[in-house]
Amino acid sequence: MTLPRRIAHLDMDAFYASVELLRYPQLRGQPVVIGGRSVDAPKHLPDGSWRYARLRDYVGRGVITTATYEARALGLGSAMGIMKGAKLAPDAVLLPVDFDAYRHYSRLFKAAAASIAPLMEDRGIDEIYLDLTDVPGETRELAQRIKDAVRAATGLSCSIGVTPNKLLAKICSDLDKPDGLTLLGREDIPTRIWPLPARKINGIGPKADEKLAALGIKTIGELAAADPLWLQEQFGRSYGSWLHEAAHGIDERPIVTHSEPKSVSRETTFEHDLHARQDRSQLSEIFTRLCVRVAEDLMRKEVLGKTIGIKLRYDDFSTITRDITLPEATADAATIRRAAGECLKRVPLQRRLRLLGVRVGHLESRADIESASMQPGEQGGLPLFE
DNA sequence: TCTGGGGTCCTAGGACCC
DNA sequence: TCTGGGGTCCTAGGACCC
Repeated sequence: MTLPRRIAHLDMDAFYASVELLRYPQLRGQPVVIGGRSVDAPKHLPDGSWRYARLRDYVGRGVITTATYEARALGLGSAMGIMKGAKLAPDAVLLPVDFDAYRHYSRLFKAAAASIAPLMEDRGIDEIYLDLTDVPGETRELAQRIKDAVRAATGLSCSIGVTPNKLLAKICSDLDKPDGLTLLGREDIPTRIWPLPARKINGIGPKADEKLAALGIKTIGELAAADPLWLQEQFGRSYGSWLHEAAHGIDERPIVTHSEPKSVSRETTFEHDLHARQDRSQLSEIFTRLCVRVAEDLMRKEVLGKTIGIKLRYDDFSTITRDITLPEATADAATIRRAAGECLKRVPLQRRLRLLGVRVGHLESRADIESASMQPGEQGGLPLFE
């Protein structure tokens, strides 16, 4: 009999907004949202006061990426259109997105956590899993030490859940936000997990949740009580059996400490819908720019890809993709542009477009390709003899 | 004038090969 | 005179996540 694992999920609290509040501490306690495009940064006026962009000033298609807890209390939340948010809270402060700053703080908090629990899985800019199983120390003290280390390194708070697996840890880190610390064992599942909405399970999204609701299942407990074979009939074998296991808190996935990128993409939503014929030159320029940016990303990541794809979103929000696989992997902007252009020929262009995207997949690392194409004995890099 | 941008994984059909 | 049976690759779409 092996001891249960101790898996932590650490989630930074209102991450982008909290980083901005480090810069503009005078905004603490106010409803603030981050998002939009071409939003003015706060201006320090000669009289010493500050001028901020407000939601009501915004014009365009931007969405809120993060809202402070004060803004959430007014109904604002991430992924909400800013124009819609402005109707709820016209006076809320709107700050522009600064990814470089968030990446900086992301590195800081991850390094702080990893200094205590080196078995870490990256889950994006503001989340990680940690395997605490073999880290010495009592669980609550350990989790508190990690929280303290994150705060010391960044000035930011986070919420942590520690449980026997990733699925439960992810649910638990959300139970006591912000600045939460939640421990939970298998024996707590009926009392603390089953009353929660099914949607709290990572992997049950809007569609599955809606279907479950239509089937009379709203909570994780109701899902746990459902007949697993019936779930498989409703949702398919794979997803159905996963739903059953998830509802019972079963999840054996390991912490994955390293992963290779699978695809790189760039896309843009236009300020106004564009038409393939009337706005041809503008579209062509945007298209080329996207290819160049993807190529730059590939170079920076030192990878090449052989599947080139495009993505179009029409004015009715319907989305289509086309892709083509080349005989050789590439990171060359012109090659990508040509292949993407071929894809574009296979797409209907009657409707107006609101989004255009370019993607490169089936990535291989440049080092692998170079060593594979080298002759035996060759060293790679600079030639040994000129 | 609702609805961003960057990802992963899964499914499913058809081509093609042995 | 129907239509085996894998296996893999390619393509398209969709759900989901941060």
